[in-house]
Amino acid sequence: MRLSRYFLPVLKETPAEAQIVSHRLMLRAGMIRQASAGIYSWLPLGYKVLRRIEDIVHEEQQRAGHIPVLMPTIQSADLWRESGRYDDYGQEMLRIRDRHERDMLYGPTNEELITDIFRAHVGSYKALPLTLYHIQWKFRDEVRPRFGVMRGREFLMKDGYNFDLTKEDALHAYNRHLVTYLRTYERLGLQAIPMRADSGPIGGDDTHEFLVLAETGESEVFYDSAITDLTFGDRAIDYDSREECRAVLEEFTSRYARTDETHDEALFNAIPEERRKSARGIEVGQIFYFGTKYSEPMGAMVTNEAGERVPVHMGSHGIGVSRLVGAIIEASHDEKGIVWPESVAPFGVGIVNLKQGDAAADAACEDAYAKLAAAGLDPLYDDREERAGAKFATMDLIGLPWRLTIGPRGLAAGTVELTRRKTGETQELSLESALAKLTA
RNA sequence: CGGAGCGUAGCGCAGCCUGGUAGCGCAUCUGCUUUGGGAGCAGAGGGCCGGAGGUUCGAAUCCUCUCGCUCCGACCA
Repeated sequence: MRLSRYFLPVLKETPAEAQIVSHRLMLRAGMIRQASAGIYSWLPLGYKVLRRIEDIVHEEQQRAGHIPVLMPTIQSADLWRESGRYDDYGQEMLRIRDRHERDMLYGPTNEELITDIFRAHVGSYKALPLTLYHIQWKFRDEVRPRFGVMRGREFLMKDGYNFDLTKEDALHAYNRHLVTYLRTYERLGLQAIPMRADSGPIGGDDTHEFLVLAETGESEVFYDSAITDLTFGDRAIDYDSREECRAVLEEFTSRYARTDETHDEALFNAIPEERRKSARGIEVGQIFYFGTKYSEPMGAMVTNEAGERVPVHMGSHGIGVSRLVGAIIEASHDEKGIVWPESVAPFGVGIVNLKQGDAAADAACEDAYAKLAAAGLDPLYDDREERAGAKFATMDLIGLPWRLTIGPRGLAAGTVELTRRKTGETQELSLESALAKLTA
């Protein structure tokens, strides 16, 4: 993409309403624009990052055999009356009436809809296990939206639902989801710690929240510092293996890690003092096992091997996709701007032409641009008639992993500069070596 | 939902108290000079001062109502 033809409305000054760093940087980098309280338009740069996160979430879900679907945002109140949640959910649910005076709602979550789909089409235990998920916009009418996309009213969420014959099967699905989430967050460049949590209006016995440690987090968390040494890494795992999935769950949840909702002072104090940590965290996902809470009232039954009709065991699992954009920035930025992990960066490399209009610089930039694009690196070429300082400031702000700086002075000496955003480390080398390094 | 604020140009703000027909910086456009970390000079465009009523000869300014947004708290997958 040529910056001169892109739409990147960066701001020099910080809008007054933005309190936390991710919100400020998203506004300044031209990623979002507030439409109303807690509701945002995603501008090109923000949208690209959002889509890249979505892609990773999809890949990790499908790797585990989970099947993508897409359910609507607007739902009928009737299904929610069946589950009993229409009255329970309270004012956080946006209620709508259509022209025929039917009660509708903008979905805050999808247990009812997915259960309806399941019961309409599945009647035999032979179709199990089944996990369906989607990535769709949700609306929760928060009393007080704040912090930009971190706590919006409208937000993009991946929500998945597993259907299993027995509790044991459903618990395996729970463990399997925990593994997919660990992998997903690590690919996003985040350390997200699973913590025992409260189930809230979803209900159920077993639930873990995933929290990213950040000063601006909304939750207070308490944990054994040994847990931050754990990484899932690139290990191979058989998602169908109950033993392997349970081992991962045990590895990642055996040490103390809880939010203030479930914090237990006595257990916490049993940890050696030097490992006792309290911090703030951003909740980026949660997994639940809730058994037959929805399948029983809504009649999601299958016939088992013995010919009996039994309610299926279910769980649900969510990742706050739009919130993750903010969470990643909270976890990865500096005083100059955003520092994107390579996996979600909106462009792979930025090309800065120090002297637009200089024949040698223009030619070298065009050459680099064409080659990097051909190599699939999705370069952003700053070909604007701007001074070097302005171009550097823009690149630093939007946080691309690499910056290729090309100018007449360097070209005369046969070099260009390659700078790593994360460290600021710059090396001077020939254009050919720089391209080779980037495309390696 | 309790408390506190704020709505004036794309962004950041002044003007309001003490009414007289709107201003500054950044951004934008034009020209010239500049050109390796957010350039300088000169000029230009852009506003029904959130909305509706009211008071007044006259309202951004005073009064009433209303809408929107933000912050603190409570609440909250």
